[in-house]
Order: sequence, then C-alpha cells, then structure tokens
Amino acid sequence: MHSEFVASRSADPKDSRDARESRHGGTPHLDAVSLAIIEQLQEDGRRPYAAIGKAVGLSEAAVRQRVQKLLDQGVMQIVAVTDPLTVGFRRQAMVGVNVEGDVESVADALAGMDECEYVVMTAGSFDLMVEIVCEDDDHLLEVINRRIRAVPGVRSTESFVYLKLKKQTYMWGTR
Amino acid sequence: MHSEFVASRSADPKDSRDARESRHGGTPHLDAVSLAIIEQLQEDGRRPYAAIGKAVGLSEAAVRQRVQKLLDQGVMQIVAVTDPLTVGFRRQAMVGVNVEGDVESVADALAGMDECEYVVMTAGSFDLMVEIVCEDDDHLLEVINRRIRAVPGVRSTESFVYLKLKKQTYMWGTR
DNA sequence: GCCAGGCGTGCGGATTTCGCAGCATCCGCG
DNA sequence: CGCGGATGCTGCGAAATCCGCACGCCTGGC
Repeated sequence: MHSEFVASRSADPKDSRDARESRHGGTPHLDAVSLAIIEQLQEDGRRPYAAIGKAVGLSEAAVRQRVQKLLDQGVMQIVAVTDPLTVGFRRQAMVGVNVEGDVESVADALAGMDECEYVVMTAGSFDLMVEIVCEDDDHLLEVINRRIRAVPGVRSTESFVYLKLKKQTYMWGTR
Repeated sequence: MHSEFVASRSADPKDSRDARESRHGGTPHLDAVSLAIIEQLQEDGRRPYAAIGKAVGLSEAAVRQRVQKLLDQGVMQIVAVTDPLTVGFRRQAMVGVNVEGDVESVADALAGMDECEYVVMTAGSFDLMVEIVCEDDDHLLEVINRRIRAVPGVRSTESFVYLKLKKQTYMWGTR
C-alpha cells in the first residue's frame, strides 16, 4: 500500500518519530506525511480522507486528525478560489508604495482595506507591494488616489494595472 | 420559474431570471445564487452541499450540480492554500520585467517555470510582474539571474524580495 | 404545437465523516 | 528503573453526506 513516496521513510511506524523532527525554523514544522496530505488537498480540496489515507499510508481517522490540526494551526486553509474577472472584478492592479516612517503600520492600514487582496513588505525600490481588486476603473481610481494615498506615511505610489493574468497557482509544496 | 426557493432572501421568482441575465462581458456570467455558493465555499471549501443549499435556498442536489459546473468551467477551484514559510519556501520575491518584442510569449515562458507562482501582464513601467517562490537565497538567485534573464525578449528585471507577508485573502466576491 | 435542452427536486443506496475507545510509543521525573 | 501523561494511530459503529437517477417544469427553436 501507499507503495513508496519516499521509499523507506514513513513506511515504518518508527520513522514517524524521525519524520516529525521539528527541524528548527521558527514555525511548527511539517513532516513528510503532512506534506503529502497537503499535496493531495492542493489537487482537490474535497478529496475524501480515506482516499488521502490510501495515498499517504495512513488510516482515515489519522488523516482527519492531521488535517484538522493543520487547519487549526493555520498552516493551511481549504477554500474556493476564483478567477476575479468572472466574478465581476474587472480591474486589478499591483501598487508599489514608498513609505516614510514606520512601514509596518502603513502595511497594517492597507491590509485593513477590503480592496487590498495582498499586502507584502519588500526590499527594493518599493517598501510595500499591494494587490488591488476592483469592480471598475472608477473604483480603482478611488482606491489608489484617495484611499491609499490618504494613509499617513505614504510618500508615493506607482501603479501597474493588470492587462492579463497569465498564471495563478496554489501548488506550493507540490514540486 | 422553480417557484420560490425558500422564503429567505430574493424570494421573488422574478429575481432569479434577472439575476441570471448574463450581463455580458466576455466570460460566461454568474447569477446571484452561484455567487452565494462561491462565498460559502470561500469560507470553507469542505462545507457540505446540504448546508450550502440551506444558505442559498437550493436543494442539495442542485448545489452539487452547480458546484460541479463551476469547477468544470474553471470559474473556481477548491484547493488547500498554505503559508509558504511553513511549507519550506523561505524566499519569495516579486519581479518586475521589461520586455522587448512579444510580451505574451515571454509571459508564457515564465509561466512555464515551476518557481513562478503568479504571472501577470501589466501596464506601467513594467511589462510583466512575476511572483517567485523559492526554497532559499541560492535558489532565488538562480531563478532570477539565470533562468528569467535567459528568456529571449527579457530586457531587464527588478526584484522586490519579500520581507513580510502581511495579508493574503481569497475572498473575492465576499464583499 | 412540439421536441430538445437546461435546471431543479426528491429519493434510495453507497460512501464518507465523526466521535470514541483502546493501544503503543515517547518523554520527563522521582 | 518504573510510572504517569501526552501524543498519535487504529478500528469500529452510527449519523451525515455524497452520488446517480428518474422525473417535472420552463424556455427557446423549428
């Protein structure tokens, strides 16, 4: 069963100890089995626990417990993701932001806005990069020129309006 | 007009007709009910069909059929998304790319690379923006300096290494 | 008028999920 | 060394969910 997916590893119960080794790092680390479970759910978020169990070599109940824990810990979430265009959001943009003063507080302020779907602090010629999702041009204009620039500490912004989304995956760990 | 679907909301039969009106655009458009189903699945990708049905005013079987169609049409997908850091990808970056010649062919080439998680064509001082997910600095360096710049048509790149991810949602349509 | 197609409903039967013992292992401690 | 306590897996039934299928109801085309 579950043939190999790392051969030796994890086939034998004793290995689970080694596999679970929290290999330092700050965050609670994942063993090979949890990784495999995540991969299964990245292919299909609704795949039955029993099927996953068969694939990774665990019982249905064990898979269920692990998934629940991963969810509780916030390591992963199982959600529907959509193509924004078909859901009625026809204008998107990436906005680079330069900040004077505390970058993080500005980031928090932007993160609080509904239209900001993605906020990340960066090194380089921008301090922040923000992805904006809007319904139309007016909406986009308002968000960028009124709301974002109104945030205290925002020195300047540069916008990159999306022309065409070419790729969007959620397959981390599946390589 | 399938009479009423539960008193709850939009109880008026006429609404469903109007709602389904493909308010043209390019893509096959979604009515209010499908929107509501998507919202449910954005909160929890594993929510049972019956529960969704109760929330949107449809039978379990009808929800199941709609979900299946949305999946088949590629309007949405139900997947596990993870925090890259806990899954072992400790270096991420946004890369702005300038292109000479055909932008789309370059975009396709980049989209073909595993490390490129997100590829979008933009208007502004970059022709393309690409999000890169890597295991470590060496990996990141190799992807940016060897692989991306090696693509024919790439004139220049500018990198923004991620320092801290502040927000990442998948809640389009939930507003 | 009539038929084909799209969509929803209801209903059993197969599957899946869920909660709960019961074990085995590992770890800290006197 | 021996003893909890904690953790993680397994194996069950029982309950809930999923799934396929046979209708019925509109709508649009001919």
